[in-house]
Amino acid sequence: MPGQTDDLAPALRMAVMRLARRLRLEDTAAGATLSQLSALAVIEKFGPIGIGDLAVRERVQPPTMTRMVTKLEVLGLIGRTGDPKDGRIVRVAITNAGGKALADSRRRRTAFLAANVVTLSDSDRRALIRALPILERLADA
Amino acid sequence: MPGQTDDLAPALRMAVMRLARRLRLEDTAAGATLSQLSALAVIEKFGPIGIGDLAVRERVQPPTMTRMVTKLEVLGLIGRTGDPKDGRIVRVAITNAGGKALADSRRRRTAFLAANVVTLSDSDRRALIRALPILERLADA
DNA sequence: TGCGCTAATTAGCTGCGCTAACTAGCTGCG
DNA sequence: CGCAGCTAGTTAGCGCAGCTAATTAGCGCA
Repeated sequence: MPGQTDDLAPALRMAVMRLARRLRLEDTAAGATLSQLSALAVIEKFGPIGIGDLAVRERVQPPTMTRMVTKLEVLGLIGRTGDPKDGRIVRVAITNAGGKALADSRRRRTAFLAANVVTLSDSDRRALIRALPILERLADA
Repeated sequence: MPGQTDDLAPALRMAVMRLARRLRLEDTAAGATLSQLSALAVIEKFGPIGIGDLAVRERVQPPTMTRMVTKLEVLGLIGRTGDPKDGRIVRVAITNAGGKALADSRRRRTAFLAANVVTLSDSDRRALIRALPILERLADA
C-alpha cells in the first residue's frame, strides 16, 4: 500500500507532536521541567560532562544548555566543577538530590503514559515495543 | 518479558520527546511555526471553527489559541468571521494562501522524516504504521 | 431589567529554542 | 617568547508557546 507509506511521515509527525505536547502537560508538579530532567538524565548517565558535549547530546545550542545547567544547579540537582587540565571546560555532575529527583520524577511522569499503556491490548503493546527503537533511531538521525 | 513492558512508558516518553524536539528543529524555513501549522491544519479540516473548539482540539487553553489565531491572521493564512447568530463567537477559516502554505509546509516539513523513513526496512515501516494509531490514541487519551 | 453564564481577549509570567557578541583560556607558530 | 587564532562557556536579547487571572462583550432567562 503505497498510500499508507506516503502518508506515514506527516501522520507520524502529527502524532508525535501531539503526544509530546500531552506529555508536557502531564509534567506539572515536578520542581524541574521535562527538558531539564532530560538533561539531568544525560548528566546522570554520562558522568561529569562538559556543557558543549551536553548540548550536543541534547541537540541544543550551548547558550540554551548553560541556562538549563544554571537552573539545575540552583535547584541543587547538579554541581559544576572545573577541569583541572583545561580551565575553559566546566563539568557538571549529578548530586544525590539530583539522582533522587530524577528517580522520583521518572516514576511520577511516567504515570500518565503507564496508566494508558496498561489499557492497551498485548498486541498494541508489542507494536509499541517494536516501534520504539525505530522512533529513537529517527530522533537521532 | 515483563521488563520490556514495564520500561515501555518511560522509554516511549523519552523517544517521543526527543523526536518532537528534532522535528521542531527541522521546521525553521517556514513562515509559520509547527504549532501554528498544526492549528492551521485543524482549521482547514474543520472549516469555520470557533476559538474555543479549536483550543480543545489542539489541547491548548483559549488564550494560547487566540494568540496563534492572531498570528495566522496577520500572515494572511486565515480569516476571522463573526457568527451571525451569536456575537460572542469568532469563527476562523483558512484562506487560499493558507491552504497553499499548508500544502507547501507539509511537503517541506515532512521531508526530514520522509528522508529517514525511506531508509527504513519494510519491516520497520510496517511497525511504524502499526504503532501510529496507538500513538494517536495515547495522545487523545 | 438585570443576573449569571459563555466566548474571546488582554495582561503578565515562565520555559526554552535561537543568534550575536563577549570573556577566558589554550595552542601553536613565527 | 609572544601574539594570533581557536575553543568553551557565558551574557544579552529576541521570539514562540504554554499557563493563569482578570476583563470585555454578548446571550438568555427569570
